[in-house]
Amino acid sequence: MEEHPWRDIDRKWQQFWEEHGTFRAVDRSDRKKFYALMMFPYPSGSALHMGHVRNYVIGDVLTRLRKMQGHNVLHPMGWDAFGLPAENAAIKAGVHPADWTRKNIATMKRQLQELGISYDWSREISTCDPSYYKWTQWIFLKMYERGLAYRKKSFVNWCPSCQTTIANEEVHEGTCWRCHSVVVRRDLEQWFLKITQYADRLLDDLTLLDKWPERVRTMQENWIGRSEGARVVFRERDSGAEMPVFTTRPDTLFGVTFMVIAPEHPMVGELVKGRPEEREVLAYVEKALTLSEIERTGADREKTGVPTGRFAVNPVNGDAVPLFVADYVVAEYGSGIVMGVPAHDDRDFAFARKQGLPVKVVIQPGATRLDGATMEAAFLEDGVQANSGAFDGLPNRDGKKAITAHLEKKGWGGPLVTYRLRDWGISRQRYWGAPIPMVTCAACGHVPVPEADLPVLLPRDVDYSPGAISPLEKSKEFVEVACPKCGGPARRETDTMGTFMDSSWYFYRYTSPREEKAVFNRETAGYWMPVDQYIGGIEHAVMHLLYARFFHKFFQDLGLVDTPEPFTALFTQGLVLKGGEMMSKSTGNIVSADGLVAKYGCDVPRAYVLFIAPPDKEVEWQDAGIEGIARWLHRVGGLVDGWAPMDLPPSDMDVRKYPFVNGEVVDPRHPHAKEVVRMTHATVQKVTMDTSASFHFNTAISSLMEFTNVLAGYSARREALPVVRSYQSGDSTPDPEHDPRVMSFALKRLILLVAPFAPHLAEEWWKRSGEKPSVFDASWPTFDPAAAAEDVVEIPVQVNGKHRATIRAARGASEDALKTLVLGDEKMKAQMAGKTVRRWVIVPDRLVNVVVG
RNA sequence: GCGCGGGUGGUGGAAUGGCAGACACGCUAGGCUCAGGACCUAGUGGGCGCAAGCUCGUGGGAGUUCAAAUCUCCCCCCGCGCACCA
Repeated sequence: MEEHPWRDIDRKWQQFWEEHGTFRAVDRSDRKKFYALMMFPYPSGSALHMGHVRNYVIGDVLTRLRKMQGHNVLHPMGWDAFGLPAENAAIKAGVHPADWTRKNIATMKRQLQELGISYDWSREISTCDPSYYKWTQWIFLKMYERGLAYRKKSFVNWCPSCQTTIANEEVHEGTCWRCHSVVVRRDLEQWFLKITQYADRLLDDLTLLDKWPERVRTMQENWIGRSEGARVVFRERDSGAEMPVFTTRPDTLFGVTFMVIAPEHPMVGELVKGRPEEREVLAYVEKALTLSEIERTGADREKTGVPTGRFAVNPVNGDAVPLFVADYVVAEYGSGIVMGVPAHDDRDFAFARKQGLPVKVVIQPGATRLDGATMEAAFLEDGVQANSGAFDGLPNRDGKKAITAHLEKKGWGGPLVTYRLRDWGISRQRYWGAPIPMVTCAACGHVPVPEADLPVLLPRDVDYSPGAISPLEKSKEFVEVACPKCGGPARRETDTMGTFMDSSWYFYRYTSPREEKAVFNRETAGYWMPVDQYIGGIEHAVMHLLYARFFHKFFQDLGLVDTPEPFTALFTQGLVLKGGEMMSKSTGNIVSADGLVAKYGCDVPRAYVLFIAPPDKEVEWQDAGIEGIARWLHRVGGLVDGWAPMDLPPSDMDVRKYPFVNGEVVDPRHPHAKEVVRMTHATVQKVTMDTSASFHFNTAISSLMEFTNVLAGYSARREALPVVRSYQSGDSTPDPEHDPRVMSFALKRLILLVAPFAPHLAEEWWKRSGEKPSVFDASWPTFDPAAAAEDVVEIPVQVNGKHRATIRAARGASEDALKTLVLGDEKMKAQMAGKTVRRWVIVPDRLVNVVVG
């Protein structure tokens, strides 16, 4: 395909910006800082599609806008370069993951540069670079030092396709978030980070994030899942073993008719050992363990379970109730043991009916009396305590407090807060990641690698095919090491860290990307952080965004940062769909950027993707509308060329009030010139509002189109009428309808307003208009709201709420004046003939409604 | 099941209590042109009408209001998230 001539303009200015360091951020400046951050991509090497373009262009618009508004902007880019796709591609194509990744980074960088995105490339970072992951390892060591990194054997999520364990946050509806395979459970020893220790802070500080979408905050809140309740210690009847439970309903404690323990619970084996129930229980446990997350969870699923033959004693009333093993109890939540109160819990009710267990009502509603034998559903609402010993008659909300207090007093339990959030499993049994900097010594146990020995380099020559053991395990040179503590023979940890470790702190590294002595430079980080505007996909609502907040709070505890939160404002952009599906390389349904860029130049597809819909909304791609943007930009180009060079007057001349003097119209003969000036102010106002106060880029572009149409109309007059451009010829009383000062004023502002959306063209037009590049060093235009307002307004007139006429009135006309105008209007005379006016509703400058009877 | 977001012309969308459909695509007619998928002008929600105009109209139904796409209630549909967490 032949290239559009504008491609030369694209390249010319891309080169100019690079050579002049136009978008290079300065670490110290008198100007206000603005940190604009895009979630950095995984360098997959696929061609950029319009979905990508949309993401990166949002940040680009913001960067250019803020720069023009006088900010010192940091807009960096880097690569989330560790991870499975590299390894899988490498295995498939026989290329080393490092080489594959490096090549993809080069490709993607070139594509981003060809799009003219305003990154400060001098700060580029890559998480697979040893100079970066050295510090990821350092963070791990600091966490270990503070007891936040620990090893634990437990049932973890295993993705059979990725051949590794994954974190809870990476399991979406029972499947792996990356490959969508059904996740299974495996009993493994793994490294965990104690994110739960930060649960309250992560929850409480969500209230500080008022510039985040409510949706994301809610998702995090639900994920953390704080719930207040009580701990109640039951005892096994025969052995006296403690069986603590967590409940949010201590008020129903007297209604316990059975107990349930999770199949994975460590006590299970002990409880049934040598008993007649042993065989059946162990068979049940085994079966439960083979079930995937997806098979096991789901509220609709029928409750199964088997009796253990054991009994638990309720501390408050001495009742001994049967203990069951059932897979609806989650081992990792609470104590893994649940008290069964069928009368007041849906799940317990279903289980009790299935097992033929008694239902004991302990909360009675006011009017009717429930009967446990006949009730058809659990009673979940508030009521009055019954069958609850000394607590009978209390409203259950008070009962809750009273019973909890009673438990505490007796030493049988007390108040307890529990979280749904679990600790973060970070071990991955794969090659392409940062090695966990730990050593295991037969004598000393787990020993951290000394800071001075970092980074623990990922060896290059390793058989990285996945299998039963971690790839690094196969590298003798890597594994065998002297114990840092005793010097004896020891083994390195062979699991690598999940890539969310890498991405939890990259935004800090941008603030001092070449810092060698520390994880980041405190001073520059203090200047740039927190991120002023973070932009990325909603899919990270509870993965990356939660982890990054956790790391930030950890940095706060290390005294490295002062602020509580890393991202002041968050914007989640919508997907660009094709055929109702997300654009993706694997399914081949993509609209690649290259073709459109070659056909139109890069500003046209860039502006189009902003024009097509508000940026937070999902949008179905369609080629059709792009012509409209191309036409518009060509029209602007035509206007600029038609009036360039606009050397009179100088751009800084205050023509704001022209053609007004003291706010009055000097010469009523030139309504068009006046309208152009008014429209200029109005457009500056509209575009400023739509881009600075919100992300309404689509309506900003619309108003720029309208402005262009008005200017084209004004410009056409010059051609249509036989007039000399008198001002230029030295005439001191220029014909206001053809005054080049008016066009100069309007067009230069149009170019400035267009600049964030069509940066290459705007830069070219700025120069042609006689100004000095870069247009991004020029100031964003200001406006005067008074000059933007029309002085004659059209006011719709309604009769009983229906639009019947329109009157023209001076802006700010009084209610009486409007009344007079309405009564004098021919249409309204006809409408009101023979009717009685019951009421006037007058909204000055907006509307008149005459209520008649 | 629970939570959130959404449903407006042939299409993308605009309007968040005050003229529904800005802006753009597409389409129709005319102009210009050797020609054009280029450019210019006009028109373009449905129905009735030569027209002026009338009337209906923002998923469906009810309500509040002088006035509702917008607020309230009920229902339907689509998308996303969470889902046995005691």
